[in-house]
Amino acid sequence: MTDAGFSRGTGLPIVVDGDAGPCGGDDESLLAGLNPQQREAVTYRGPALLIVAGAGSGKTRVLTHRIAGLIGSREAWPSQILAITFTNKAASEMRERVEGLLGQASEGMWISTFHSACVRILRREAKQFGFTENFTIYDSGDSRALLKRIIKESEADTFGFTPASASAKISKLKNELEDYESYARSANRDDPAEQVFLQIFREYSRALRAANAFDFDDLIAQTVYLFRAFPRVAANYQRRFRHILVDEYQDTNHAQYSLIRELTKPVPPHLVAELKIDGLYVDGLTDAAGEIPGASLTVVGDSDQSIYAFRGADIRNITEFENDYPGARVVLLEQNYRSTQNILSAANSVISNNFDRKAKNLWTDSGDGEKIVGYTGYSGHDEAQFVADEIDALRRAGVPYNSMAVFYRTNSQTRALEEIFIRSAVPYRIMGGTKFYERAEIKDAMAYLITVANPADELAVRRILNTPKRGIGPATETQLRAFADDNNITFRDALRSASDLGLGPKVTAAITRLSELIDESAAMTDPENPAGVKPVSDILTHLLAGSGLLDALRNSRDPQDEARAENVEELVAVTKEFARNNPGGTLTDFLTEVSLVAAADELDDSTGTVSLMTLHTAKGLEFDAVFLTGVEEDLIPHRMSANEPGGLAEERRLFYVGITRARKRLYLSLAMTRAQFGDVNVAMPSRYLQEIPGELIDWRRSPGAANGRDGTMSRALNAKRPGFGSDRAIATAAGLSKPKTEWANKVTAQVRDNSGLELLPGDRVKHVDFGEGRVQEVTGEGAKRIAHVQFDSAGFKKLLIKIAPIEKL
DNA sequence: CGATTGTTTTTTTTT
DNA sequence: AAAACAATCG
Repeated sequence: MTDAGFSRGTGLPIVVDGDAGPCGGDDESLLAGLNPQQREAVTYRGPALLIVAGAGSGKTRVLTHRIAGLIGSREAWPSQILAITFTNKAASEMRERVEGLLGQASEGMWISTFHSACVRILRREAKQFGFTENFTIYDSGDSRALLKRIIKESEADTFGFTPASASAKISKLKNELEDYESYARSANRDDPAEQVFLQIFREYSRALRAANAFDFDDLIAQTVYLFRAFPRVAANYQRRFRHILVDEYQDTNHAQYSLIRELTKPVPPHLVAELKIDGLYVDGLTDAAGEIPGASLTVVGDSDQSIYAFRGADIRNITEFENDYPGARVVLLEQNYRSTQNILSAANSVISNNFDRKAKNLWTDSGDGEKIVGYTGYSGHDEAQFVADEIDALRRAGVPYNSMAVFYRTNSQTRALEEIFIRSAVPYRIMGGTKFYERAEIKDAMAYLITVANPADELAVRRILNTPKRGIGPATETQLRAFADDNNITFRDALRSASDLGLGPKVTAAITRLSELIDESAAMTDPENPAGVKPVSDILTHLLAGSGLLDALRNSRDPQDEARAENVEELVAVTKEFARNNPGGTLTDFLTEVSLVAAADELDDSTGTVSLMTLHTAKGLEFDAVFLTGVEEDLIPHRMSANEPGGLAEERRLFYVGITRARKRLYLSLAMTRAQFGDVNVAMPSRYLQEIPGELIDWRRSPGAANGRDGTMSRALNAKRPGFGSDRAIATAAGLSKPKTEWANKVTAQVRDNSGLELLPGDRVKHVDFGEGRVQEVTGEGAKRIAHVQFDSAGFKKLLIKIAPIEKL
C-alpha cells in the first residue's frame, strides 16, 4: 500500500484530438465487441453518467474500457482517476484489466473499496484532527468487545442493551452521518433508555478517540467530517480526482453517498489560490471563473441487486441519481452475456414480483440451455448429499471444480454441507464464514502487533495483558486502569510503572517483562533505530517468542490448541508473504490490509475447489454451475426479515442475485426438515419457488414427492391452478396473474401427519424412497420424535417421524 | 488467579 | 451442536 503517484503526476493532461496516444488505447480496439449501449457508456463525456447494468450485462467491461479510454486518449492522467469497487478483489481485477487494455502499468490510479480509499486518506490526514497515522481499525468484534465493557461499567444492561444491539444502533447512526453530538441534540430527553444509550454512545466515541482507533463506519463518516471541517484538505482531493467511478452504487449508504458528493464538488477560486500557494498543480484545471469544476461522476448499479439495506444501503441513491445530478445521462444495459435464457427467464419472473421497480428485462441470444434442476431432500444432509453427488457428476462430465459454487442464506448451513463434502471427497473452500482473522488465537497475535503499532489502543493492550496466562487477573487490570486515571497517562504507560503499584513481585515482574517486550518490538519499527526497520514477520516472531504465546499453545493439553498453534504459524507465513509482496511495507500497512480483507477477496481462481459462500458474498461473482441451497421459508426469505419493511422484497432480490450468478446450470434445492439450535424442524418450500414458471424446472424430487405422494404433485407445485387461493389470484393490469404466494405452503401444509405413529426399536418400516428397514432407536418427544432406522439397502437414516414418508409393516 | 463444571444462548446477511 | 457465559472450588 504505497502512495506512489499521489504527490506527483500533476502535470498537464494533454488532450489531442485524434491522437490515440502511445499506449494502444485507440477507439477501435476499445470499442470492438461492445454493443451500442455499452459503447455509449464507454464514450459518453459529461459531468454525470448513470449506467443501469442488469446482472451479467458486462458492466465491469464497460467500466474498465471507460477508464482505459480516458487514460489512453490523454483526457486524464491515471492519478486523476478514482474508481470504487465493492471488494478488494474486484479492485485488483479491474486494475489488471485496465492495465491490460492500456498495455502498461498505470501508477497513481486509485482503484479500491470505499473503506480502503478512506483509510488511505485518513492515514494521510489523521494529524489534522487528533489522531495519528498509526490508528487502529476496529472490526465489529472489537467494537462489541469495547461496548461490552462500557455497558458493564455503566450498568446499562438493565435497560436491555446488549453489545450487539448498541453496536447495531451506533452503526446505523454513523451510516447516517450522525455522531454523538448531533444525535444528543435530537434525542428524546424524557426516555430513560435513550439517555442510557446516549451515555453509551458518548463513552464509545470517547474510547475510540482515546485509543486512536476508528471502527468500520468511522472510516467513511470521519472522512466526510474531515472534508467538511477542512475545506482546504477536501479541495486537494477534489482537485486531484477528475474522474470518479463507483461500482455497485445501489448498495451505497448515506455516508458513502455524501463522501462522493463531497469529492465531486467544485473547488472555489479562493481555495484554488491556496492550493497554488502550496505548489500544487491547478492552472490547467480551472475554468473561466477561476474555479476547478467538479469531477465527472460515473456510477454503475442495478436496483434489483440491492441487498445491503440492513447495513444502511439506500436504494434511493441510485433511483434519485438523476435528481441529484441534473443533466445526468442514463444508459441501460439489458443484454446479458452470462446466463442461458432459462436461467434469465427464471430470474426475470422472480424479480417481476417486486413492485415499485422500473421494468427491466434481461435477455440473451445464447439459447435456452439446460433446465433448472430442482431437488427436495428429506433433511439438510440429504440435500447436501444431492449437491455432492451432482458436483461429482458434473466433474466427471468435465466441469472443473472451481467453476462450481454452492450458495446458502446463512453461514450455519455450511455445517451439513461440509460434513457430506468431506465424506464424499468433494474439494471445497468456504468463503467468509468464521474468518481466519476472527479466530481468537489470531486476534491475540494481532493484538500484540497492534499494541506495538498503536500503544494508545487500550483494547489491544488489555487483550494481551494476560494472554498467554501470566497471572494478571481482573483485579490487577482494574488497578492498572485506576493508576492510569490518577496519573493521567495511558493504560500502556501504566504498565511501565508496574513497580509503583505495590503489586506482588511475580505480577510486577510479568508486567514489566511484557512492557519491555513491547518496547523492544517497537524499536524494530523505528526508522531512527541504527539496527534499521525490520520486516513485520521479524517483529511478530520476536513477539511470539518473547511472550511465549506459541509455546503456551503447543504445550497445552487442550487438543484444539494444536490447531490454534498451527493457525498462529500460518499468520507468521502470512507476514512473510506480505513482506515479499510489499517490499518496504510497514507494520501499519500490514494491519490495514488485514483489517480490510473481505470474504470474496479470498477467492483464488487457480485452486481446484468448489466455492461455498453466502448469497451476499456471491454478489458480483459468476460460475458455470450454481447450487442454491436451502430454498425454504424462514431461510429465504429469512425469518428475521419477514417483519421488516421491505424485507421480503430485499430477500427476493437476494434470491435473484443468486440465480443470476449461474452461467450454464442452476440447481435449486431444499429440505423437508432442517436442524437448527440442535433440534429438527419442519421446513416449507420458499414462496419464491413458485415465482419461477414450472416448465423451467426439472424436479428430480419435488417437494410434493418428498412428502410421500405420487409424482403428479411435483408438477402441481408450479402449475397455475385457478380456484386455488383464488382470493389472491387477481389478475394485474398486464394480464399476468400474480403468483399465489401461500400456495406451496398449503401444499406442504398437507404434509402426511404421522404423529400418531408409534414406533419401537425392532419395528420394520417401509420408506417411499429408502425401502424397508428396521428401527433401532426412537429419540425426542411429541412432534419431534426421531426414528433411527437401518435400511436394508439405503443405509442408516434418522427420520422425523411426524413427516417422514414411512409406514409401519 | 485459574481451572472445571454447569447453564444459557445463539443464527441473518458484511465492509 | 457449539460457543459463550456464570458459578464454584482448589
